[in-house]
Amino acid sequence: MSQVSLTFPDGAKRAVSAGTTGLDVAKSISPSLAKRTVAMSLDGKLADLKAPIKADAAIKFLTREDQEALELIRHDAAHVMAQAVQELYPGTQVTIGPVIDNGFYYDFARDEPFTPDDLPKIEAKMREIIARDAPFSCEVMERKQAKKLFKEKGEVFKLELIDAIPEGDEIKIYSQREWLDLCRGPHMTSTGKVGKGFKLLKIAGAYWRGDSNNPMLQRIYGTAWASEEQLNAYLHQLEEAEKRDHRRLGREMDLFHFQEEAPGAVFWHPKGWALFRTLIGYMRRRQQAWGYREVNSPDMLDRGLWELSGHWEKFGDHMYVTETPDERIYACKPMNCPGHVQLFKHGLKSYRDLPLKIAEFGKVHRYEPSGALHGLLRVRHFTQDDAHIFCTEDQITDECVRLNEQMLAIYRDFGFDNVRIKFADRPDKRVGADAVWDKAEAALKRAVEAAGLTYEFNPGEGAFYGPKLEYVLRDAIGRDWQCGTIQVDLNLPGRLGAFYIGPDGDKTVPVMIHRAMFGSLERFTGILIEHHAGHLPLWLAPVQAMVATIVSDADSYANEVLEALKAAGLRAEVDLRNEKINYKVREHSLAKIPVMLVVGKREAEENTVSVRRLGSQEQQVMTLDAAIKMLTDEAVPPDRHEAAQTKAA
RNA sequence: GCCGCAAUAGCUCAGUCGGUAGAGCACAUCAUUCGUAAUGAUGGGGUCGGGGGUUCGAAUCCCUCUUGCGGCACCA
Repeated sequence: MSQVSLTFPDGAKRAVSAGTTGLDVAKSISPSLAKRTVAMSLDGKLADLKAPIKADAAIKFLTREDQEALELIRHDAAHVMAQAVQELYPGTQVTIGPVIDNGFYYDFARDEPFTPDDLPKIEAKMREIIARDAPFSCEVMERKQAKKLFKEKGEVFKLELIDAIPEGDEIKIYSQREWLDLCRGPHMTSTGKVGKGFKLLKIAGAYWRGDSNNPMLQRIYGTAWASEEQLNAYLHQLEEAEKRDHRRLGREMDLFHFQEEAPGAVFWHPKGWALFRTLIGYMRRRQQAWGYREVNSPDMLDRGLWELSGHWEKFGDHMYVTETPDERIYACKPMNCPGHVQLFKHGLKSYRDLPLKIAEFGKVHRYEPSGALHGLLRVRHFTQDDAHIFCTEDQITDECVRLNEQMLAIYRDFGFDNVRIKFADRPDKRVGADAVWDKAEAALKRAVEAAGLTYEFNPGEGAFYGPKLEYVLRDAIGRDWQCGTIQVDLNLPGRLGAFYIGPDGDKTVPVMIHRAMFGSLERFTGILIEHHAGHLPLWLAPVQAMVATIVSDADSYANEVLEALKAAGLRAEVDLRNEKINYKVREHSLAKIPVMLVVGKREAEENTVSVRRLGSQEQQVMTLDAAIKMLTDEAVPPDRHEAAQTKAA
């Protein structure tokens, strides 16, 4: 029999005959190792401990405490849950049950809906199955036999899954004693290894195979960890995440609200709008420095223009359309591009005008599906920091490289250092010839490569008129948010009849680069709130300082302090209410105001303020002048800061 | 849009079996002038999301619409 060579993590090598199982190898080393081991990895790939080893490999035995075993714990938990559901609710069909971040889910087909009350029952049954400690075993089956098996069980979804397995691939059935499932594996040695660190979290609907034309299944989500401590830590983390939910903070900080009459539309309160305006002001200065000219285009345009651009056909159902006495049909702009093309077309343009950059804080209107709405993160009426660069094909690379640098610089200014980039190419539904797409994709790819970026590929996710780069920000608690995009468009300018006069006197269709950095300002505001958990840096905070009195004798001094702060350009308010200082501190802390300047008799006499920072109990008494200097320095927006440094140098 | 859940005072929530609505905070008034996360008293505040139905009687049961929440699908 042929031999295979195994390399252990410590570098030791050992030859065993081909077909030996991991379990045999572990046993031959020590029975206690065999007992502890729940699975193995071969060349970094997880495998069943009882799987025969067929080739040379680096082998590692895994205990359930190993980081790599976590996905096995979760996958096994999914199987245990499926068995529990089928034991409790006969007639329920199983479909798929994969591992996801922090847990697992399983999709079931059952006429009667699961209710939240069912979750504890299912959990109890899972604990029972785990206590049975049934060994997992794997059997490779003939396709016919496997289909017969599931057909007899009435599992029609599984039949479809078997049909989807490519010819030549093994069809594996895993069983945990009486219960079995079609599964790629691997699994741990027995159900007991799942342990106690799991919990079922929620019930949700999900389409079979992720397609909305298919029937809807019932999905049960769970989380699973190696220990109960880890589970509790995760549940605690979920609670903490809930505390930074921008919808909750928006109320607590008095930033905005929503109401029934305007679903998906924001009512910005003065403080929220101050934050919004700070973002616009910042971006406006940046764009000016980068050579954009700011414009404003109509909110409603004749339907014909949207037909010409292709938006009507693709997104007509998601557009707000008017009814007017003149019987023409206008649509609220769902994007700014066609308007910007009109601006480009107005007056003859020369190749000498290129690249021509126009920017707009344009409010767009999209009838998003009702189920998609989510606080500020997904609304129907939002403001884009939209800009279009009209240029020649030769200029695409340079422009995109520059845009990329600007994009990353902006995210850094807001505290996002972890930014990933995705390259999205042609979607199925699109306009334009393939040759044009080839050119656009190649140009954008050249730009990414020229910028030296690492990026992921996001196939088929481009816009209907061109490929795009998507910028994904990772926030303070590890969640990802897609914000900016750069899109290379060789289609719309031609469709909308834009041209410039080239050096040879010919009319030439320009390239249009679409770009947004915040993306949606509403959404970006929401992300900022969550990223900072409401503790916004001073330059962004809507109210930067609250002057609070201890006694009414300090009122007039407090007003002087307020005026001095305002004169220095700080956003400040004063709290003269007849309340205890404890009460005021508590209230303004809950409202996440970054700085409190507390004044009593002593401060009034000495011309000082007692500075208290949000989240700290320390008090720093300093002269009013020193406090103003400190705060104004700190409140300088990053771009101004940069400008001041450049000037000094 | 689809599946499920929910909607009671500005906020957070209680309300049993169907018998006519309650708390804390907030707000107003009064007292209190206080040194860094809730001072006390008094008072006002409700079409129980909208509409329809069952019933002698509906916050409560049924239907329907709206909005929100958790997912799925969608995202120019």
